[in-house]
Amino acid sequence: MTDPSAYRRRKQPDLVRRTLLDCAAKLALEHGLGAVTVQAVSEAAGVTKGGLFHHFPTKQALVEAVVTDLLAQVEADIDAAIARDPKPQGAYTRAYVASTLSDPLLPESGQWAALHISIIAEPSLRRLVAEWLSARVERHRDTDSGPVLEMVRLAADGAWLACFLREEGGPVPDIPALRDRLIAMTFAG
Amino acid sequence: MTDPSAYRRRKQPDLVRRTLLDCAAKLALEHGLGAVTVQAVSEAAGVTKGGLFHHFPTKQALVEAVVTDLLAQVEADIDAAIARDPKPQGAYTRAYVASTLSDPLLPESGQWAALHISIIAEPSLRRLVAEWLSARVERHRDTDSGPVLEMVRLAADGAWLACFLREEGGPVPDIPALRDRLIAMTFAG
DNA sequence: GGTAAGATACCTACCAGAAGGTATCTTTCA
DNA sequence: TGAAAGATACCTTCTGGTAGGTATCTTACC
Repeated sequence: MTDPSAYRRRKQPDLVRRTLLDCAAKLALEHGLGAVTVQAVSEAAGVTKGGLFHHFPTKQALVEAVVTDLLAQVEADIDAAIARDPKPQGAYTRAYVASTLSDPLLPESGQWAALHISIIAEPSLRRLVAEWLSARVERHRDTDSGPVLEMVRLAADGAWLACFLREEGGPVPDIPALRDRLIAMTFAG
Repeated sequence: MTDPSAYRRRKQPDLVRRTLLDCAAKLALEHGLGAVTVQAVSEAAGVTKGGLFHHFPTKQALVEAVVTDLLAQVEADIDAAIARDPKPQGAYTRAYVASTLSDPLLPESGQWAALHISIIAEPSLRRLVAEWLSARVERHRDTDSGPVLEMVRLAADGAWLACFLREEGGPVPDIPALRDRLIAMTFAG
């Protein structure tokens, strides 16, 4: 948008870049991926289209950056949880469940879920997530394979999905209870 | 799509309408919801934009018709399964699991899943699905409530989601085995 | 049964706006 | 001073949508 005084404000490229990513995510989250246009994102970030294109060569690059950024956050979250876990066996699965069904995620968890859904709805982005996921599973194959652990992670996905769908009316499943039960199962297997 | 001879071909409104719905679904399924433009849909259906707008007053109407059509198919599938089930207790849950994880759905189940995902990714369409789902749950509350049955349906959702994400590389979970286990659980509860 | 009248189905041609993207200009920072 | 940060203006393409045409189908009446 036209802001003649924008020249004069302090240049904070990193912050602008972050803001662009956040705004893109927020738009996708609140109004669907279709609402993520170059115009809307740059406008929401208080920058012009030209500014956006300085940071991201193309729109695809922007949205891929959003995805990889999101995955990196989740990855860090999971790794931290694994590091805190004294028992290596099933640690990844526990971390995965906790991350997927975590409290900070949950209050507006539908929100984050919506973003994830938007992402995997797009074939091009789906690959990114699928590859990340399979890489993670492969990496923790020694400690986190077997039918029980796999089923636990699977149920976590389902719960996450359900909880997001139920967001507009309908009974929300008892996530904390389910989470505890799932984590308990990782010790039995 | 300029086809001067198109005037002369037989008029088959119902078939054209169906074709439009199918093509829209196929486009969403293969290239994401973003690929569903009135141009692309009408072209794929061998009709002009004007022809499409004769059947559907707006694009939104078209895509909502796709959704309700899809839900109607699933509903018929589930109802048929319930009718075949001798035991009323948990019949809906069994039908739901079977439908979600059914073989005819499974070979390219990623396909159908992708369509569902595309649908619930769009906030406006999500409501349709959520309402349908909660109406169904409410309708079978007498025979299909309780934590076990709910968890079973939840796990089915998760399996469906997982199996769809794993489609491009990565180990596909053993769906038939899981399905049998889930259905067995509906009798225990 | 034939035919005129009207509805239905579908096409052609267009539009206003928004999409992503580029080229080029200032301004700020190191 | 030179490179990075960001603004402005513009282009092309495609978007959903409309107006008005022309066929085909259906019904009513004789």
